[in-house]
Amino acid sequence: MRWSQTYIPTLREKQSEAELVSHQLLLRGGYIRKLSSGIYLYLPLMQRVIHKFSNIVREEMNRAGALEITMSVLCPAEIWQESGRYNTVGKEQMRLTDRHNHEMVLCGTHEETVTTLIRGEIKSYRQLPLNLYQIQVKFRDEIRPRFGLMRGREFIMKDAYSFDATEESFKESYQKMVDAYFRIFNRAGLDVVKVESDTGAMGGKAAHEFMFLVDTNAGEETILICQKCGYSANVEKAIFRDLEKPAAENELKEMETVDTPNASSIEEVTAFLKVDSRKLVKTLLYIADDKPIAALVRGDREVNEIKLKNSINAIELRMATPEEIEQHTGAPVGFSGPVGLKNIPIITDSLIMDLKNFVVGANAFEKHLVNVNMKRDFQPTKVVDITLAEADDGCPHCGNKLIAQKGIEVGNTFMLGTKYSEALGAKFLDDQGEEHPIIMGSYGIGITRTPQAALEKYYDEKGIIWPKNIAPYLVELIPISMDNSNQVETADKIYKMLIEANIDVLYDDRHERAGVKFNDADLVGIPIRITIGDKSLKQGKIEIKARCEKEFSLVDVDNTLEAVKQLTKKIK
RNA sequence: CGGGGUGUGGCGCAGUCUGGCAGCGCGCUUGCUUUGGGAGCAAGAUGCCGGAGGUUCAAAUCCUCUCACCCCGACCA
Repeated sequence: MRWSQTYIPTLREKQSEAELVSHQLLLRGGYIRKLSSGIYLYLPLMQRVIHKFSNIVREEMNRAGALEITMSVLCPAEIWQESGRYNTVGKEQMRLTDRHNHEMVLCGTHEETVTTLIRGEIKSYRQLPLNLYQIQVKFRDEIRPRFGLMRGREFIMKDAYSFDATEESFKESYQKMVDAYFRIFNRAGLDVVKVESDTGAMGGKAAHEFMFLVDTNAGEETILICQKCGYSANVEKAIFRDLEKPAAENELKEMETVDTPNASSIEEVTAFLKVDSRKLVKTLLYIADDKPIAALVRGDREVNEIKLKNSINAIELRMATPEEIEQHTGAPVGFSGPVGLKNIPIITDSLIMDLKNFVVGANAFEKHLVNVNMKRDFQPTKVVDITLAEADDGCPHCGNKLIAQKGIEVGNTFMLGTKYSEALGAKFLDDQGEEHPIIMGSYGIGITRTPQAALEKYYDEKGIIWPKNIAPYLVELIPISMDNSNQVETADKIYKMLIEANIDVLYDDRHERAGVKFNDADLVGIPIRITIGDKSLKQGKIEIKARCEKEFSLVDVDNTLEAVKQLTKKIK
């Protein structure tokens, strides 16, 4: 492609709307433009990147035996009502009515649609297993779109759905997808880690996320990794072994009320009472589906709200306001405690089981209770793990210390079980003639998000450095001067040579000064640059350089193709 | 939804406090010169100052309402 024939509106100056480097680079490099909050237009270069990446995805999905289909973005609301998700997805689902006043939704995911398709088609175990996928637009009316393509309201996703008759068969299907995912991200030049994750609104039994590890603040998720045994999980999900157990005590002391003037925070109370924060129990009031609950965690720990939410099967969970705290406990913030709480479920973290003679708020202003003991002084409604795991906690499997890393979720896999097949009636007959719901899995990859995520890592102060397999073009051809017939003839010749070899070339044929072309080339980030200038052309040579390297090499004009092939092999 | 902020030419911004010809840099157009890392000179074009209403002789500027966008939080396939 000739630069003069395509549309690459690069921008010299920083764009104020973009915070992240990757977002900034896509705007400045002429890859995307914003139409409205969270809605982006893909310009020619971005379109090519999307094609490159989705082709990798398509090839690997096909190789894994999945079948490509396309399902409509628009979908009748009934099937979402049938699955029960209509009431739980929340406001991010775009809803509208058609001219017949029929309720419709724009899909953010397609479990309902694909299950509806399948229930009409699959009747026998002989038709299973089956895996259907599509690469298509999704809509989600995000509360707060941000970070460009990373969290948009409209985006492209590859979503696959597996259908199996037995658990064993499902495990194979799931593993095939996991293997395909590693191949896909590998080919795209991204190192990813697979982590355990919460199932969230998808429901189902278990889930994994594929995380691209980054150092920047774009890492929207924290993951915990054990470098010894390989355990890895999203913090939302991570469990751990407590390496900080306080000293054991046998004797149960008598509970007492003590004054704690000006001491409401954990730090203040521990300092005032001169006790270890691990001997304090924090009582936090939440409102779960409009009802108050108390969550108890050890003083040195934080609540994992996802674990808490899951432990009580709540749909909505939020912290209580200071007014609500006062209303339910009779004391201001900072003095809540489980003793004497009436009609409020007390969800107690399992770490507290090990504690004796601990300190809690007394539900009275500037007062705490010391030497409190579970069962004797209050009854926990439920004892369950609700503590947020942190770096340096012990790995749940081997006890080694966990390390924390930031990651961007680029793919996910869900073990859905029979949640959707039961709700929507997708059943088959087994070889005994018995009817069963189909076992399902669902597998997503962010097609537009992934390339941007890659840019959080692959860039320098000059611009983008695309991994070769998702770059819009492999080679950028730059004649220094378009007024020099020698250079132009050589460039034309090389352009033709590369095209015939099926290599994607961007030929910068603009009548611009060299500096402009070089700067644009660095910004746009094509992996290989070929420069044709008088200096080297005098010796019958051109200059070839990888975007990721500083040095260029001189190559005979006739050897250009070979040099491109060699360099391609060398780079990521 | 709560908190904070910004809307002025295609992009980045000044001007708003203290009302008085709508500006700067980049980009764009034309011409001449230049030509290996974002050229120089000259001449141009481009504004409903986000929108509506109000105050005033006079509003980008003051007041009221409204819309959009950005940041922090809640949310997240």
